[in-house]
Order: sequence, then structure tokens, then C-alpha cells
Amino acid sequence: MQESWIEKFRGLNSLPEEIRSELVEGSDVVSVPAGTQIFAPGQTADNLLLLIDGTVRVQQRSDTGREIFLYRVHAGESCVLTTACMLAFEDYAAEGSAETDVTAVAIPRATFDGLIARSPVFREFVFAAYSRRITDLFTLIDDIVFQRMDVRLASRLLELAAGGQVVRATHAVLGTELGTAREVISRTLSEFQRRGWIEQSRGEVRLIDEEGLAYLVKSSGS
Amino acid sequence: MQESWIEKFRGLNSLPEEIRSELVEGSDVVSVPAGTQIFAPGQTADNLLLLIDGTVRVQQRSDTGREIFLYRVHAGESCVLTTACMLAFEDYAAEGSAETDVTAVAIPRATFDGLIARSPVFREFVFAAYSRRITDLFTLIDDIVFQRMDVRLASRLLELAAGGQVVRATHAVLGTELGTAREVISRTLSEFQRRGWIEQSRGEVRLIDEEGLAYLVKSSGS
DNA sequence: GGGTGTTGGTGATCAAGTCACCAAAGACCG
DNA sequence: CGGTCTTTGGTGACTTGATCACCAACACCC
Repeated sequence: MQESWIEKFRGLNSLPEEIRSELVEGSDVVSVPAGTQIFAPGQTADNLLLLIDGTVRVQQRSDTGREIFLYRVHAGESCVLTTACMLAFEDYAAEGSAETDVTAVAIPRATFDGLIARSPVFREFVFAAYSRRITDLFTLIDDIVFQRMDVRLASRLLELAAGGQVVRATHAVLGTELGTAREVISRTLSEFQRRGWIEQSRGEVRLIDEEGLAYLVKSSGS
Repeated sequence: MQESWIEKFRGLNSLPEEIRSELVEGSDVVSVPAGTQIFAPGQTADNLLLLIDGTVRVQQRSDTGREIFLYRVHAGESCVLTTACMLAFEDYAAEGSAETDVTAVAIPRATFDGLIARSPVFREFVFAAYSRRITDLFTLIDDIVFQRMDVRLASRLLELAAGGQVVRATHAVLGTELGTAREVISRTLSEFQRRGWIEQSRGEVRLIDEEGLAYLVKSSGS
């Protein structure tokens, strides 16, 4: 029962029994409330986090004071950037915060180091997580540069709704989420509404015609 | 003499003698001519490369057929994306190619694995390289979203000139380098020329007033 | 009910990307 | 050598997106 969380992480399933218990013994399951700062520049992180439940939002605070959303860590994923934090990197401005209440496995540096040294499976898990992050950033860059705003917004709405009909977010939040201005979101949403794809009320967007949104996304070669 | 290349990599200097020779014994110094494909989707890479000399260009081939430059690996750095390649990641479209003639240390997977397992210093070297890549991508994204094109171009020209006065590149190349259209480069360069900062001829840009370019870059809060 | 802060709407203006097309400079070839 | 072809760069018109300035509607709190 205690070690059942391992099942949530594909890539850890095949850990040999001995390593598996070393991992469980040497780490803690922690819970943090929504809004908690997970890592930030200057703040030394001593744990690698594996998310069991909830999401962590990683964003960059720009020199100019503006913020840009980078990616979201979901349950079943690990928050590899904290390892960068462990190395106490000088010049980075990314920060991670709990977007919802979060339950996670915290692997302290010592345990992490030991597992990396001893288990090829664990190594592969960690490297895969890193690589995944990097390739995700590649597609993000590709999107930012080549994809139209309306397509990106439509796609993000579908993603945030997660199968449901409602997205609770202000225009300003959607703006930082896509790295654009609130006005652009307002105008694009008006257009979506005009086409009957969504309905709006203060702080929320209701998806009426997901087909329409999905068609927009699909039609533009993404 | 044989192992002198290690000196080029800060972070490997402090390797204990035993590990050091294991690294030297278990790896090869290779040379490839400019233009060689270093890694690409579908092509399994079996070596981690540490660049001794030359540069490797990493770019993404977009779904839409367009290309965008991501980053450049310089001498003294390692090409960590090849490890992603080792893991045979399904859905990535990045490729690396030698931009100049390249000399590099090729560390085969077996050696790599052994060193990771046995040497904390080597581990830190690899993780630092990964983290550096990720944080570099963060700043790239920040630039793309918030920085003006003229500032980015000025900064890139200074970088490509590497202290000299001449940048040999067509407008189209500078375009993909910055993820923008050739026309935008043409117009911005005309403006720079009008201000007396550069002179142009077919396929090359000569920097006349680096101060001017540098001032533009500095003045915009980067 | 009257502030007060938050959220959303709008027009004007500017930067940048896109499209269509042309002109000049080299490269190639008979 | 002259003629054709390819590469490179220039330009105008138009669209999209970012930025600025402002205002209106709403929620919340006393």
C-alpha cells in the first residue's frame, strides 16, 4: 500500500524490488496547498518532486517584469527543473508554484544520488523526463513562432476544459498562459462567441461547440 | 597529451584520476566535416558528444515544413540532446548538424552509463549541461515573446561576428536563425545601414559601428 | 447605497509576418 | 562571350498581433 504510488509512474514500474524499497524508504509523500512556491531562483531545492496529484505551473519572470507561462507539470510527471535548482544555477528566472493542491513524492538529494548511481532504470526515468521537457519546449517555441493566436487559444481552451465544458480563467490569465496580451484574448474570444463556439461570463468560458474549436485547431496543420 | 581535452571542459577537471582514465579509454576523439548530420529523428545516436572544436547547429523542422533555429552548441559544451536521441523518443523533430568542421569526444552509451553510475562529478557535469540547455531555452522563449526584432538582430550580429567585423550569412539564413521572415531581416538591415551601423554586400554584413548596435541592445533592458 | 478593485471592451497606432512580384548579382553552359 | 537560370535582396499592400489609453460593467465590502 505504502509503495503503491510507484504504479503511477510509468518507467518506475520495472524497478527491481530492492531499489524500489530504497526509493520508498528514502522519500516522503508530501502535500502542499494551492499557491505554494515549489522552487524559485535563489531558493535551494533539496528534493526532486514526482507529482502524484495536482498540477505545478512553471513560468518565467522576465527582466521586464512580465511573466510567461512555460509549461505545466501533471500528475505522473516529475518536476525536473528542481534538479537545476539543486545545482544552484546562477542566471535563471523560472519559478514553479502549485496550481492546485498538490500531493507529491519528495526525493531528497541523497536518495536521488544513490538511486542514480545504482539503478539503470531510475537513470533512464530521469533522463527521459529531462528529454521530454526539452522536446516539449521545442514544440512550444514552434507554436509561438508559427501558430496563429486563435488556433493556440482554441487548443488551450480544449486542453484546460479537460473534457468538461467549462474553463474558469480570466482573460488576463489566458493571456499570460499563451504569452500574449489580454486584449488579444478578449478579441479572439469575442470572435469565438460570434461563431457560436463558446459563451462567456465573468471569469469563465463555457464551451458550446467543441467541434468548432477542434476543427479550427485541426485545419491549421497542427 | 592524449587526455588533454578534458581540460577544455570545466566540470570534468575535478574528476578523480581513475575515472578520468576510464573516460579517456572508453571514448574516441572523432572529426566530422561541416554539414554532417549529427542526430535526427529516427536516427539512433549511440554517443554523447563533447565538442572540442567547431559548432553544432540544432534546429527544429516544423510540421508546416518551416525550420527554426533553436541553439548552437559551442566548443567546451556537450550535445545533450543526443541522449534524448539515445532514448529513441517518438515525437520530436529536432535535428543537429555540424555547422563547421567539428572535432568532438564521442562517449559511447556503455561508457556513459558506467561513468554516470560511478562518478558523482560526471553526474553533475551531465545534469548541469541539461539544466543549462533548459534555462537557455527559457531565455530564448522570453526573447521571442518580448524582445523587438531589431534588438534581437543586432544582438545576433554581434554574436555571429564573434569580435570580428564580418558576418557571412544571407538574409534568409538570418531569418531562420531568428525565426522570422527574410523580408523583416532585409528591412531591419536597411535601417541599420541607414544609421551607419553596418554595410552590406551579397551574402555578408560588415559591422561598421558596433557601439551603435550594442547600444540598441543594451538600451532595451536585456 | 456608495466606494473600490477586478474584469472585460474598444479604438488608435505600431511592429511584425505574409504574399506577390520584381531586379540585381552570380553561376553555368553552349 | 552572351544568354539563361538560380540565388539573393528589395518593395508595396495587407493582415495579424502587441501596446497604449481609457472606459464600462461587475463583485465585494463596509
